[in-house]
Amino acid sequence: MDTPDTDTSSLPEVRTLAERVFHQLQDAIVRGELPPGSKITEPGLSKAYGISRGPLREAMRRLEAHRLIERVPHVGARVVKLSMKELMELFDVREALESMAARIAAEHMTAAEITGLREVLAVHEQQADLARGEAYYQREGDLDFHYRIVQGSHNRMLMALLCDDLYYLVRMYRTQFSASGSRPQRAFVEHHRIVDAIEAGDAELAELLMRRHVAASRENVLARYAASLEGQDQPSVVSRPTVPSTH
Amino acid sequence: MDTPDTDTSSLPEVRTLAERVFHQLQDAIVRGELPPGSKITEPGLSKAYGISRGPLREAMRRLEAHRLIERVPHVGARVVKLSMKELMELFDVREALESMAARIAAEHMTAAEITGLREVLAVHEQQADLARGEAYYQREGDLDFHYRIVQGSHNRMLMALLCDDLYYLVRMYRTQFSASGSRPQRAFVEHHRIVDAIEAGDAELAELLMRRHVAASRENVLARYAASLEGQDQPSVVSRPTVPSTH
DNA sequence: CCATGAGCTATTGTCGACAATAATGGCATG
DNA sequence: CATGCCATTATTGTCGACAATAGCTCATGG
Repeated sequence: MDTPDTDTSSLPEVRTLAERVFHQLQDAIVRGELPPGSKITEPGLSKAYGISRGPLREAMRRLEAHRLIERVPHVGARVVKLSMKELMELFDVREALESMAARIAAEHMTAAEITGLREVLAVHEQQADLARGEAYYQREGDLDFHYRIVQGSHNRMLMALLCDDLYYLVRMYRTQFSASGSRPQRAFVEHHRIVDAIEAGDAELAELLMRRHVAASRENVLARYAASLEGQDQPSVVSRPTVPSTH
Repeated sequence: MDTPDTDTSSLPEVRTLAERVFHQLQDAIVRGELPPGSKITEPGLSKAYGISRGPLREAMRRLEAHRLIERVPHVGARVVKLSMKELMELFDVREALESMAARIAAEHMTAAEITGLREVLAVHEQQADLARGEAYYQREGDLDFHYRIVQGSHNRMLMALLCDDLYYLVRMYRTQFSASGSRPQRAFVEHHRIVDAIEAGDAELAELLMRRHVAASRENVLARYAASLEGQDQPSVVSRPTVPSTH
């Protein structure tokens, strides 16, 4: 427990310096410590993390592959700054992939996995009752819900795309836009309906419901963004919302 | 024209050694020069390509991110060997993403892009008449068709996922399994129907048709694989097919 | 006063060498 | 003869230094 803030001991694959600094940087970016659009310099990070530039460059390559930073040869790298257009693109991809994941999950998910999914929803709902203003656990619970459905598909390629690549972008967006989106009750119901369909083995329904669920979240974010543009002329960042997020 | 076999001058982003060797290795893997499952050693490739291990490692990192090689820390890397299960997973992901791309393309594609798409189909069909046994141009044409629809979606994230990541896996599979899949006439018709729907701006229809198109290709590959398993007990690689592929 | 060019500086790209880890083969022992 | 241990060896991980490129500063001329 030496560095509780950047603890990566619980994570797998920390057998090398490059892996460790990759996870540290990933976490720093997602949490907003490294602000979006900020320039990243190799000597700077090299000294900050106490490692050489070799492993650091490999970590940066991985961050680039995960679309968390953008690099230009001979110029440098900077943390990505999601525009609303790119965020909508991300929602489109999620809608396509997660609905497919729900369909396959309805066909292949085991009874134990479904039970675990129900438990996640129960904890999720309980915490929503307890702390309506606290968004943190809800967000994690939401991620956990979508996470488990993807894993329930038992499709390694889907899992890699959604869980390893896109979800860090989702989390980054939630930090960047202060977790705009606020329809917890609706989302709760939708989550339950999706699990119902999966438990019944109704693949088509599960797919349809997940598609609508993601699409509704997308429209919700877009509507709030448009409203914030009208209310105040501050297009870049949405003001802090009033209700926690549940996608 | 010094090295016609590994010419990368036509490609973009060859401003650095790591970029160049990345494209060279990517091409070598897709074309089957580096056999699937073969071990890759850094000193070996370093000498073979006449560069140091630094840029080579960065190239290998990118190959790993594109899922063309698999690395184990302190052990080494080897070229991925697609199993039929993983190939089916790849088809699932393509079905989800490409149907979404077709839907968006029907909404956002320009008239010029649609015209270009028709021309691709015309060339494609003509070459199918001329050389029914020659698979090469058809394959490229098929890739081109799907490529252009994805680009027509104007969704940068979809383009990055499909065109930069997954299509190299698709091409690798075609080399690995000797381009099994043989329903050119059917695929031609389906291609035309998809373009019709896009031209009419019917997003839902375009999505549905593309979804069926990819799914049909998937089932076709699977059926041929099952047949090859029955005919001869040689599960790993399918024997050379008789008809060129068109997905 | 502004534009343009040369020189400088900081950052990135590349390289070779050293350290650490894991696979391999031989050897001793039960 | 099989099996477990140990040393060797090859490969990977890491580091510091050098070369090359891009952006910036400042002087100079119109």
